Amino acid sequence: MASDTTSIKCGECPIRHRAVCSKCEPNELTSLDSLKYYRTVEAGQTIVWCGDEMDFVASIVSGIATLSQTMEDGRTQMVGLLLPSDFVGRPGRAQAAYDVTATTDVTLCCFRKKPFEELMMRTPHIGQRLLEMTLDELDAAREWMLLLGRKTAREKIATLLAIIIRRDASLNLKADGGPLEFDLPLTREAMADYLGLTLETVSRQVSALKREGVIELRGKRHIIVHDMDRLLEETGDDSDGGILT
Amino acid sequence: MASDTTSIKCGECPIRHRAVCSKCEPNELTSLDSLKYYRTVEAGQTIVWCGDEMDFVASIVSGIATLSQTMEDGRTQMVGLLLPSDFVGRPGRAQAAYDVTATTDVTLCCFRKKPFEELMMRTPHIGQRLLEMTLDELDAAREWMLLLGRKTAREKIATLLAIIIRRDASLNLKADGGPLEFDLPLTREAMADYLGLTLETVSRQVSALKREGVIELRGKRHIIVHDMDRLLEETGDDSDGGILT
DNA sequence: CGTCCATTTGAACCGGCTCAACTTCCGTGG
DNA sequence: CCACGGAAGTTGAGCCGGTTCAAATGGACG
Repeated sequence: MASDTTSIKCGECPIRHRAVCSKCEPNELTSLDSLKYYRTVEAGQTIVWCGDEMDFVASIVSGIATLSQTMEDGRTQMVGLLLPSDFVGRPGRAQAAYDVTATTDVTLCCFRKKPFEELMMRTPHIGQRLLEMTLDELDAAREWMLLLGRKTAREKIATLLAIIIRRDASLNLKADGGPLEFDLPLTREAMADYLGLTLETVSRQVSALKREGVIELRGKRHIIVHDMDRLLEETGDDSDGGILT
Repeated sequence: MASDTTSIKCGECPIRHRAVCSKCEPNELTSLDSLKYYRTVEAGQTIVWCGDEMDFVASIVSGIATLSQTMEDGRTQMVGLLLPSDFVGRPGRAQAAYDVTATTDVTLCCFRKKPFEELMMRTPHIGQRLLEMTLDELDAAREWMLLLGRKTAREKIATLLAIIIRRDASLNLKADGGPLEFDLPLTREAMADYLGLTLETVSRQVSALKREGVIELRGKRHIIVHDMDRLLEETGDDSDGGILT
C-alpha cells in the first residue's frame, strides 16, 4: 500500500508548497503538525459518502480521488478530480456534499474539523490559501461546464487527455523531449462519468484517435501521443495551449 | 435606468447582509465606503469581455448578469448567473476569465482592484466572506455539472424553473400562498446557453410543460406554476426539495 | 400599420445511447 | 502450467433525443 507516512514532519511533506498549508509560517506549521493524522485508503474504496457526517477535513498527500454525484436512478457525474495537495471537505459544513472515492491508493493528511476551524480563525494564511485553491477549483469547474454543455464526444476525450498530459508535465516536468506518454489514471467508466458520456462512447472515441494515428495504446491504460498538435486541435479550444498567443 | 445610488451609505445598502462586505465591522465599512464607486450598465450590455484587463472588482447591487464562455465557432455556455450580492472579479487576477453580461439593467458597487486587495490583507472578514461565497458558487457549479452532464432536456428545464422559483421565494419570501408565479429573467436563448441546449429545444420543452398543465404561460416570460410537485418530480432530483426529508 | 426580434412549430437528420456479444487481461486455484 | 472466472474494454446494430434548418407566429414599438 502507501508508504509509511505516520511520522512525516510538515516541513518535509511532499505537498508542503501547494496544499492548504503552503502559506504557513514555521510556527503555524507546528500547530498543524500537532493536529494532523494520516489515513490511507485503498484503490476503489469510498472515502466519504454523500450525506455522511464529516468530522474531518484533509489534504490529499498521494494518490487520486474523485468527487461525484449520483442520481436516484444511478446516473452519475463526476464533479471533481482530486490530486495530491487538493483539499477535501468544507470548513463550516457538517455533511459531505459528494461521494469521495479513491481511484488509486490514497494517503490523506487529516485534521478534525473543529480544531481545524479554530486554527483557521487564528491563522489567516490558511484561509487565504484555501480561498486561492477554491477559486482555482471554481475556474476548473467552469471550464468543465463548457465541456459538458457544448463539446462533442471527440472534443471531450481530447480535452481530457490534454488535461492529464498538462498535469503530468507540470508535476514530472519531463519537458518536451521524446514522444509524450502516460498512464490513464481512470477506468473507461470513470472517464465516462467525468465527461458526461457512456463508457462505450469513450471507448469508441479512444479507438478512433488510435485508428487515426493521433495516439497509440500500449495495454489498456498506457497512452503514447504521436501527434500532440492534432490532439490539441481536437479539443476544440482556441489557441495552441497558449504557446503562440 | 437604475435608481440613483451615488450616495448610498454601506450601512443602508440593500445587499449589506449578503455581499462580500457582510461580515465587516462598522469601521471596516467606513474604509469600504470611501473606496467604492457605483456603476450602472444597461440591459444587454457587456460588463467585461473575457481576456480584458480588469482593474476592478465589484458586487452586484441590483439586476442580473451572466458569466459565459464562448468557443471560436460560436458555441457558448453560461457558467454562472450573478444575482444581487454576488461578486464579480477575482482578487489576484489581472484579466477577466469570462464574459460578464447584464441581462437586466445592473448596478455595480465597484472597487479598484489594487486598493481592494490591500484592504483585504488588513481585513480578514472580507476574505472570510469571500471564501464562503466562493465555496457556495463552487457547490452551485458542481450541481450544474450534474445537470449538464446527465440530465435530459426535460429535467434541465424543470430544474431551471425550480431554481428560479426557490430563489424568488428566498428573496421575496412570498410564502406558499397562491399559485406560484414569476417572470423569467432570461430569454430562451440565454436559458439554452445556461442549460447546454438549443433554444428550439428549450421552447419545445416549455411548450410541453404547458400542454401537460404543469405550468401556464402569460405572455412569453411570465410563468404560473399549477403543479409544483409535478415540476419538482420532473427535475430528476431526489426528495421533495428537502421539505419532507 | 409595418418592422423587428423573440418565440414557436415542423420535418429531417445525426451523434451518442442502449443493448448485446465478444475479446483481453488478470489473478487464483487446481 | 493451464483452466477457470471475472472485471475491464471493445465492437456492432439499431434506436431515439436533441439538433439543424426552415418557416410561421406573435408582440412590442415607432
